[in-house]
Amino acid sequence: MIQEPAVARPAGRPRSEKAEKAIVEATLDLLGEGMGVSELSIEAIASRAGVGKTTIYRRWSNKEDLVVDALATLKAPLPELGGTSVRDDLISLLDAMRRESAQPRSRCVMNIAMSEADRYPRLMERFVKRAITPRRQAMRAVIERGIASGELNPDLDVDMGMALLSGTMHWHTKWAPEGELAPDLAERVVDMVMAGIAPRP
Amino acid sequence: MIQEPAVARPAGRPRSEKAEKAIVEATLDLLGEGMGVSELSIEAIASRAGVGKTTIYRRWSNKEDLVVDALATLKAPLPELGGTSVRDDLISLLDAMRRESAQPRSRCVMNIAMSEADRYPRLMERFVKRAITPRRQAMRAVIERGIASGELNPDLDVDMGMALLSGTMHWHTKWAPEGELAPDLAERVVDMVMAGIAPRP
DNA sequence: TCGTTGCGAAACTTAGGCGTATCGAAATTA
DNA sequence: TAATTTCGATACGCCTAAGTTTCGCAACGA
Repeated sequence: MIQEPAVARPAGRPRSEKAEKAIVEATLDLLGEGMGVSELSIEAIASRAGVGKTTIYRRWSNKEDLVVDALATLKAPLPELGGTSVRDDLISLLDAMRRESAQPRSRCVMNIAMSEADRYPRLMERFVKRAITPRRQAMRAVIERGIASGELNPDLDVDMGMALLSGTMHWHTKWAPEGELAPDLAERVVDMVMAGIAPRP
Repeated sequence: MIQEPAVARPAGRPRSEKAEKAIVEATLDLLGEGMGVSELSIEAIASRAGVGKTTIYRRWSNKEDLVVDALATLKAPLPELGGTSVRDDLISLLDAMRRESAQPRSRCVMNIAMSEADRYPRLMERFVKRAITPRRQAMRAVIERGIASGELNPDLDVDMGMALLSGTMHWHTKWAPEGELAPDLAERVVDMVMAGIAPRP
């Protein structure tokens, strides 16, 4: 007796997984090279991936669907948090932002998310759910732990604290004067956000 | 004797200033409605402005030149700074950011500047010079005054302080949950940046 | 009045991308 | 082996927009 596969395979040549991956990779490559969603063309993707347009249209019905899937492919491996001190955990989170901003692919994807949200709401929604929300939750958890433990101000507005940390870090990734961010940037940001800019009496 | 005009006017019908303004206004309108630079079409601009394409091409040789000029048109009236306290001046600067972010036109222009910088470097360069640099200088001056007067930490890294203030404010304009920002947002940001999020002993 | 230039509208050429269809070859099941 | 499906390639019709040209009219100086 022959074991039936879990899903009966239809007759005919099976779809190539390799082609599928090549398509997604080509899409991310082109986006990572600074191409906006509207400049991105199916023909360019097919050419870059070395596949025919048919192979793309057989899987995705239009460009937006493809981009949505391609962005969803980007993994979001949050850094391991030591949990020893809130300061260390915040540094870990912010340093992950710094490292990601060094990769052109992540960089451009973030650009797209920030700028084309109005034009592609479905894309944005899915990207936020996949990439933004987990990071927000992690940071929120760390801050709340800090409040509970006394490492942070008990009256702290958590959302405002998150805005300070994320906003400052994002500001640097945007306006860094060409090239890499200082390796100790995350540490300096966290220390300054915690201490404030006013003199400590 | 007839007074010569400062610049000898060439023969023929003079160019219409009204048309020129209408073209720039139409460009800014369309950008303000969320249209990206690449979606923006000369035909749409001409139609919106009620002019022929010829009238546009007679003045600008391509789309990017037009957009550069249109963005340069946006005034940058920095707020008057009372100069009474550094805290008040910082609040004034950040509240100007908040008010500008409420105007769709400024909002979308900022979006473009943030996201399409790689694709249109000339545009970006001119926009930074016109709109970003003056604001940066103003904020830097206030912070340096605060350091000198003792209102801010004497060891403060000025650039880092600017990143905290601008980055946090920008973060709010980007991720505000739909609609307006709280009227007292600037005040709260300044106070929290000054005090820090760690408990004050 | 005449020559010159700008005006808006429209037609035109060129370029490129979309989404579909068709081809012969390849991969798979029955 | 026969039937079926996918493969990459290419051609097709359609559309949008760029940038140019032409047209008849308007506004100006001489």
